[in-house]
Amino acid sequence: MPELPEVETTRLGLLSLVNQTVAAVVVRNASLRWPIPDNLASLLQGQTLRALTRRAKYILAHFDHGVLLLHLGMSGRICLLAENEAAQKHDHFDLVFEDGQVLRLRDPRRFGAVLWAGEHYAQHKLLSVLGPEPLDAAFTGAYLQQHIRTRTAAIKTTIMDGHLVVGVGNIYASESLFRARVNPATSANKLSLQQCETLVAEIKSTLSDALKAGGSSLRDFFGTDGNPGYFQQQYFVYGRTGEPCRVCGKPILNIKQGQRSTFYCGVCQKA
DNA sequence: AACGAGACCTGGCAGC
DNA sequence: TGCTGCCAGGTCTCGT
Repeated sequence: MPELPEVETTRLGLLSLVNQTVAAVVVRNASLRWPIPDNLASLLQGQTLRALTRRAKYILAHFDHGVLLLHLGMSGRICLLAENEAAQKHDHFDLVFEDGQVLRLRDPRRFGAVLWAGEHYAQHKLLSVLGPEPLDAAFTGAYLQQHIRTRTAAIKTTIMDGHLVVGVGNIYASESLFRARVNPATSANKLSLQQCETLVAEIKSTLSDALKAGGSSLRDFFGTDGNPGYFQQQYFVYGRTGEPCRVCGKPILNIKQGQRSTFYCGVCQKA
């Protein structure tokens, strides 16, 4: 769900809300990663949604007088309902619009967030520290090498650091490193410029392939539930422990890095 | 400055 | 059937 492509898919699925005006705000459980602000209803009522953008894994809802940040955490989903329906157990937050549409946040683990960032949202402490978007032209091999020069940690955990580059989650870190034939345990500062260029290219291609796949699962996404995701079928290594490498046939390995699972091929990813 | 561990939560599943 | 332990797509915060 909330990998970068899913967040972008979610954003695209919400575009019918643009130019709609907030009629009501419903907070059933304010205890997300940070509390949903008490005064959100009074802030948002009567404001019109002017645009929906994305930065890293945040969805930015631009209203007349500022920006609402939405984050899905590990388990969050946003459903767009044609009209108000009975809330289920983990439906914590609704934005009800005057035309009857309802944006509903469902998040069992409550690692997500709903925050008011105001008009100067770019200075918000969660946004101001973020690295470049992975698909931006600013994210190059030279940029990567320059910024990992002093990093001795493993390249896998390093590319998941949002201060360096955003949007590379646990799945795409493993997948991109496989495609680039870089071993996830290699110290970041040991990568050559050539390797940095290859890795950046593979991060970009992995994410854009997944974005295309996310787009194609748009319909499922707002369906009942259990959307298996389409890009999953293209995984080279993620979740494939013990299964044969799609390139060399040797079993995929699974190690822990920074308390997260990493999947890789010990033959294809020697460097 | 950078690293690693801990923290925040619930649900699903394997194994006993 | 029920219990226990482990795992899960994120990322901030803190101690070293």
